[in-house]
Amino acid sequence: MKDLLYLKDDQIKDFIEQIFYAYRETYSDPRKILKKYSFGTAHHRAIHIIERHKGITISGLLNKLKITKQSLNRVLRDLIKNKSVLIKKGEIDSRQRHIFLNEKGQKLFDEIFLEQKKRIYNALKNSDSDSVIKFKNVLSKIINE
Amino acid sequence: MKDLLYLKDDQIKDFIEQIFYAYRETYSDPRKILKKYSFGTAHHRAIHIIERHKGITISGLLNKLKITKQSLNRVLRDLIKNKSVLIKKGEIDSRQRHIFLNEKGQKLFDEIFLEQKKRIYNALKNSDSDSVIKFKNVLSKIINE
DNA sequence: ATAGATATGTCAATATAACTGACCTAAAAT
DNA sequence: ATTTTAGGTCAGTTATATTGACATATCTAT
Repeated sequence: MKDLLYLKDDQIKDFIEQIFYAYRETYSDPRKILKKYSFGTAHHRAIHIIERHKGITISGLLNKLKITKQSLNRVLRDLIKNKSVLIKKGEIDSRQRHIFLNEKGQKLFDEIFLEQKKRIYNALKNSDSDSVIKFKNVLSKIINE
Repeated sequence: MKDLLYLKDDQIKDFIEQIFYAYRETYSDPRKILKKYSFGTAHHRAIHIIERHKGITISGLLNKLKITKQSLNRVLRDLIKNKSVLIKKGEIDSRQRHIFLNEKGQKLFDEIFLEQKKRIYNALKNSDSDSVIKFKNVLSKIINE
């Protein structure tokens, strides 16, 4: 096994610390907006995934969020009550529920994203495309394992 | 402003989602170990930062964790009671407290890190050094903004 | 047709980790 | 001598997650 600098423990420890900061900062930026609607980060994460995976089922969303259905239930109840989220029965399998943002939810997402985007945009705009591609690749490898 | 593919909204949304997964997975790996000692992720984050910044002060730690001192207090109390963490009065400024891991704390950190390391190590070992450097650079830019 | 598996919903209690606000001491800085 | 800084602590609350139990509707397989 190679003894490369970038595989040294200290480097890995730095990454673990940096990943924490990156997550925290990225998700704390839009908190003020969420608060206006009495939502928290749990709602934000759900909205984000629903926007990126339109029509996702309950179990699909649970698999991505990795929380219990009881936890998700609270979040979805709030979002439905607020009329940001719409649930449709599955046509093929009517046990399933497909989750969508409706107009209000999409507007909320857009508002959140506009705020959250800045940090990532600013980081990427000063990086060359190769850096962005490689950032994405390493990130993917961390997730997939 | 350039209209580059990697600056498109969908790409940025993907990154926001990926950063969430990367953080969650990285910090959930060592949960079983933490549980053995009745600690949670809050303790883990504190231990990690103390190990990387030996002798950090209370306010230094607060600035990194970005939590209130009341929250930190609970965590530190647990770690001190467990004899994983040692507090020393500042020699220059005796109002300050310098925080260290003692032997037990270092062993605990090592055990946690051994588990947590795997994911990052596996991601990096199949990446070339250029990818790792660029990953680090983009991550830094996201944090510093 | 019926039995079992699957997808979802919900009640209740508890745990974890954060928050706000108020107030305190000791020591440094002015 | 006064103000500011670093830190400690009490009390109450909020946000988000957990475990466990149980219910219903629908699909799948025999």
